[in-house]
Amino acid sequence: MEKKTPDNKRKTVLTTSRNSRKKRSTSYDVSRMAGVSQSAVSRCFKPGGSVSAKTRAKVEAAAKKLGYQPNAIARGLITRRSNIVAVIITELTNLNYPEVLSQLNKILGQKGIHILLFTFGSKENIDNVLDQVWQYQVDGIIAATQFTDKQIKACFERGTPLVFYNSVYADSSINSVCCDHEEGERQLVESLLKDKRKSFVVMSGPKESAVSTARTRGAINTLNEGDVSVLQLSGDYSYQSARELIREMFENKTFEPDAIVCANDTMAIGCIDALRHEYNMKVPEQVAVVGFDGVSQARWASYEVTTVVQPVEHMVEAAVNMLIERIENPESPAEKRLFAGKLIAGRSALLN
Amino acid sequence: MEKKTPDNKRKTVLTTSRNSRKKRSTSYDVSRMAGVSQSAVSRCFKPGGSVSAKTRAKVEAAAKKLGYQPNAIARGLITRRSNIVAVIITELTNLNYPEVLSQLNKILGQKGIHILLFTFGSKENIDNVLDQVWQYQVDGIIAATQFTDKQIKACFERGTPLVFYNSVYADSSINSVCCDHEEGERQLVESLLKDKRKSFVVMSGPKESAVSTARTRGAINTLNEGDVSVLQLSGDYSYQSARELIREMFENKTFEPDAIVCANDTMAIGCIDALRHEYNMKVPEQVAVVGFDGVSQARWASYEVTTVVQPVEHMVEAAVNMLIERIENPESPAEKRLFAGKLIAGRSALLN
DNA sequence: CTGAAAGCGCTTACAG
DNA sequence: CTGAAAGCGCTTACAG
Repeated sequence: MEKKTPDNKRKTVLTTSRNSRKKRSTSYDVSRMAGVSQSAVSRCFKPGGSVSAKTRAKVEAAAKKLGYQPNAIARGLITRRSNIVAVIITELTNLNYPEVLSQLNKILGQKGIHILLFTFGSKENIDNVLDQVWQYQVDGIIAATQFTDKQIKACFERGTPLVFYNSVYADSSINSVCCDHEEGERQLVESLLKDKRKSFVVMSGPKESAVSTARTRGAINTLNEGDVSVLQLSGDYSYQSARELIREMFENKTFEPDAIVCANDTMAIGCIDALRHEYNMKVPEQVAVVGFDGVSQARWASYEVTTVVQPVEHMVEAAVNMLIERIENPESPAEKRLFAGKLIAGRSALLN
Repeated sequence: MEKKTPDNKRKTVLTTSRNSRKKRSTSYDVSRMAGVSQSAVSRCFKPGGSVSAKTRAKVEAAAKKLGYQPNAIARGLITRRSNIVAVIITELTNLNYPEVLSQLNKILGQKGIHILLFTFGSKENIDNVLDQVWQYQVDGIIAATQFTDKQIKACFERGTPLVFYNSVYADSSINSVCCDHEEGERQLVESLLKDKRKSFVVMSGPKESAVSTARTRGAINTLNEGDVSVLQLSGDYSYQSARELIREMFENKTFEPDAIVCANDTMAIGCIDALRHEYNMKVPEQVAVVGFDGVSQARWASYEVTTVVQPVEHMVEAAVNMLIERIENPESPAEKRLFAGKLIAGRSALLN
C-alpha cells in the first residue's frame, strides 16, 4: 500500500506480480543520489571508462548504498554481447559429461561468460533448442552433440560462432575440438593383439554417435590387420546394454571371445560385471576387456579398466578459446583440433 | 564491402566485430515487409495477442522469409521476466547431480524456462555467483548448495524467489525441497541393528554439507538407542576419502567394525573396494556396508549397495513447481517439502 | 572528464 | 483489431 501506483488500472496478474516485485535500482537512481549524470554512472561500470576519481567515488558510494548492479540484459541489448554461451549437450547420464560440463563452467566463468544449458534425450528436437538459442541472442554455441547440415547452416547464417566438442564433420569450415578416438582405439587393440588375443568382440555405442563410430572404426581397421576373428555388437553406451549383449552372446553360444573392445568405460564395466558375476569368467585371464574415456569409475578397484583417457581439461579449454576467438573476431578461419588420448593400462586387460 | 557503413569512424575492435556479425532481423523489418505496424508483429508473437487472421498470415509469411525470432533479451527488459532461472550447484562430480541437473533441464524446459548454470568447487565464492545472478535478472534461483543468512537475505531484498534443493534452514520463510535424510538413515541403521551388527563405523561427508550432517545425525541417534559401539569418521563424499579412512582405521587397529554406514553411495563403494581388495574381507558377511542416494553405480553387480534412493524426479518437479509458483505469485507463503527416500536392499548388507 | 541525447528491440496501455 | 508512442535500462558517439 505504501507503493505509489499512479496508474490504478494496473490490475492484471502480470502487473500485480510486477508491482509486488521489489524494483531494482537503476543507473538513474544511482546518478540522482550521486549528483552526476547517468552516463557517468554507466562509465564507472565499464572497464576502462574515463571517469575522474572524484566522480567514481561518489558513484561507488551511491551504488553501494542502493545495492546497484548493472542490468546485463539491458547492456546486452545495446552491445549485442550477452556474455552468454549456449552449451548443448546430449546424454547427461553419460559419465563423461559431468566432468566436461564442470570444466566448461570453470573456464567460461573465468572469462566472465555464462552458460545457458540445453540438455536433451534422444527424443527431443535440436531445432527447438536452436530456436531458443536464437531468441536468447547467445554469443556462441558449444555443441557436444550431432547437428544436421541444415542446423549448422542456420548458425552460419545468423553469424553465431559454433564449436563442436567431440563431434567432427568433414566440412572444413566447421570448428571442432575432438579426441582422437580412432587412434586411441587402435592403440588399445594393438596392445590386445600383442597379448595374443584371437577372438574379439567389438561393442559399439549408439548408431547415431559419431564418436562411437570412430572408435569402432579404429578397432575394426586394426583388427583387420591381424589374423583374428571378430564379432561386432551394437549397444547404447549403457551398462545395461553391455550386460545384455554379453548375455545374448553366451546364450546363443555362437562366439567365445577372449577380448572385448567397448565403445566406452561404462560398457566395459558392464561387460566385466556380466562376465564375472553371471558367467563366472576371469577377467582378464580368460577375457580381456577395454573401454574408452577414462572416467573416474573406471579406476575403481573392482574394475581398473584398461582405457584411453580423454584430456578433458585441455579439450574444454581449447573449445572455449576457439569459441571466444571467433566471437571476438568472426573472420578467424575455421579450425579442427584433435587431441591424443592417453592409454592407461588397468587390470581388465593384460598389457605389457 | 557491400555493407552500408554510413559512419566511417567505426573502427574499434568491438565495432568491427559488430559490423561483421550478420544483423538479425527485427520486428520492424518484419512489419515493413508485411505492411503492418510493428505493434502488430509484436502481438503475433504474443500468445493470446489479438490479431486478425489476415494480419497474422502476412506477418507469419514475412517472419518466415526473414528468419525472424523475437529477441528474448529485449522482451525480458520490458516484461521483467527473463524466463531464465539460475541453477547454483556444488560438486558436479557428486554422482547424484547429473541426474538432478538433467531432470531440472527437462522439467524447466517443458515450462519454457531456461537454465543459467553456475557450478563451483568449494573454493569459489557464492557472493560472486550471486552478483552474476543479479546482473542477469533471473526470474528465480534453485540452489543445491549452502547459503549464508546474508546471502539469503540478499535474495529476499531483491525479490528473487529462491528454492533450496536438499538444503534445509530452520527459518520458516525459506523454501526448500529435501529428501528425508535423517529418517532414511534411521531405517538403514535399524535394519543393521536387527541384523545384530555390533560395531559401527559412521562415515560422514564434508563438514559443511548439511545433507551429510543430517544423515550422520540420523545414524548416530539411532545407534545410541542400541547397545553397540560406534566410531565416527569424517570424509568428503569421495571414493578416495572412503578408501583412505578404511586404511587408516585398519592400520591403527583401534576398531574392528562389522557395519559401515556411509554418507553416500560413492563412499560406500570406496569402502567395499577397500575391504575386499586391500583387506581381503567379505562384504557383507564380515562387514556390512550401506550408502545413500541410489545412484546408478550403486546397482552395479560388483557392489549392489544397500542404500536409500532419493526420489529425484519428484523432488525436482516439486522444486520447479514451487519456484514457478513464487515467480508468478510472490506472495505465496514459504514452504518446505520433505520427501521420503526408499530403502533398497542390495547385497552389501544382509537385510531381511 | 562530463552530460544530453539517440537508440538497442521489444511490450503495452491508449485511442481509434 | 490496429497503429503511434512511450519506455524498459543500458551504451556510446558527440560536443563541450
